[in-house]
Amino acid sequence: MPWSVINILRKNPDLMRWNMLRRFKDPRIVDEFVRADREWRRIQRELNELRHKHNLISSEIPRLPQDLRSKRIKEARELLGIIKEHERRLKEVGKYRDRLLSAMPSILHKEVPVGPNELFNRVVRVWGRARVQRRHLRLFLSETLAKGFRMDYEIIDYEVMGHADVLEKVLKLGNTLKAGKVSGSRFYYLLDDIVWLDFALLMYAVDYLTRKRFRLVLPPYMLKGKYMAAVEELEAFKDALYKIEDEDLYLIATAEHPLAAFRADEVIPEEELPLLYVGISPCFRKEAGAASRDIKGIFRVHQFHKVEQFAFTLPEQSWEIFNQLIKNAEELYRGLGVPYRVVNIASGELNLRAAMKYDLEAWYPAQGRFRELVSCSNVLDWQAYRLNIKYLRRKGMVRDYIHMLNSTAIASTRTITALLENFQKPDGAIEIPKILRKYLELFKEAPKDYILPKSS
RNA sequence: GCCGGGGUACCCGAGCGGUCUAAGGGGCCGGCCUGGAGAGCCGGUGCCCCGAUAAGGGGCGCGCGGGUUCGAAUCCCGCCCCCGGCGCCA
Repeated sequence: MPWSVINILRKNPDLMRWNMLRRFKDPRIVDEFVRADREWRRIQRELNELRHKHNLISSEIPRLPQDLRSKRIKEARELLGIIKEHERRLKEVGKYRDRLLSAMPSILHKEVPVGPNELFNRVVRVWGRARVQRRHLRLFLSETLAKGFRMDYEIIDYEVMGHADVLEKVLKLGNTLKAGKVSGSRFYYLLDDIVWLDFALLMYAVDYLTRKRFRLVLPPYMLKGKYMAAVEELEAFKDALYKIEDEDLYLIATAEHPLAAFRADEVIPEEELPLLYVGISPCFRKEAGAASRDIKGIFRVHQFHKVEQFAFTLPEQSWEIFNQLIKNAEELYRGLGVPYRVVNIASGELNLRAAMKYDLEAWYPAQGRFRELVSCSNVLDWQAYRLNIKYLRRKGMVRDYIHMLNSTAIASTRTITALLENFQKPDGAIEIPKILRKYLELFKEAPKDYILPKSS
């Protein structure tokens, strides 16, 4: 079976047109594709017929007596000219067809809220007790109660400092100025206790997921262009990815990239599915589209560490695994005690790959906002088609594209910013979540209960 | 990075310009046989196009991409990867 999206485009283009409209994308690309695909198949058919003729003549030649050969060779040579021309056109039309095809999105899940922007995101659930500054109370309620969820909160009467100021001015354990000088904006030096905290968070996530039978993977941090193009959307290349100069290599923006490519060109027997992986890697992002947003601190940076969940599943399993991945992420933040809500991302905000995406957003007491810590997506067979990954159903020897899913477990710097605001004491000290204790106790110099303000 | 050897289908493995329609073996799927299984026998086992999601037909596929030729797994060029040696390096 071809890719499910090709099937739909050929047999039920109206479904894809409707899907485009729901995603606030131009549906005319569907008609454009249908036309190109028809043309491509017509040329393909003619080419096959010509090649068939040519094959017949070629195979006849060695059995012919010398004197008759030159006539047939001449015929074959003439046919070759026509074949070359058809091949050229097939390639040309095929390229156009493929370009249109690669811009086709996954079919949205029926529960995705339809809307052009994040205002249409739907809250799925809330957890924890948020610390809300009095001046943020209305904002907080509009983001919870007004969206149908009663989230526990307490009013606090002292000023909570923003994560960037706590890090650099109170704890004095981060230096983005110096990093800016030597590397540019959105880079950072982290020091001492914050580095231990970074390690501990990663260990915590890896420990939790490997206990759940996810296989631990340390993947390559660079991928060839061909594989990047298979796992990521085109726009991501210019907006998000760093490229190695003079080489066909891209720095990964998440472990999802190499994890997806891990099983490229394989046929995986159904009894091995689902395959669950937990990858740990640095992530490199240009953040070219972000302009001057979140320019302070380590919230949005060019480089950070992340533990990532990744799954290959049978098509009928993928939604069950989707729920499992987001639940795992939630467990991790419940363990830390970070209050959050889970939101179902609106259709207009979704990338092409995802059929549905849930974000986990933590409450930030200083900013008075919920902010994304985790993103969990089911991309169905979108990546599998490009990476050529299939499952094999023994019964009937059926091969078809596998489903692939990804979800953050913990992104270190982002999570640290959430801890800096949520566990900040009036004096600026940061209380370390109890659950991280065992990952800090391994190290004599690591902090155990609090990270304290530096006086000097 | 340099020199040498290599990459054939799910696995092993032959072929090194024209009956290659890629031999042969193993695995897997289906059928026959059986009370059931095994053994045995027969067929199938990648991608694309036509066709009705059929029967059937055709094209492509020997690491990837080009080229030479009427004809390429086989000859030539570029790239990727693996093995051995040298260099460099944590």
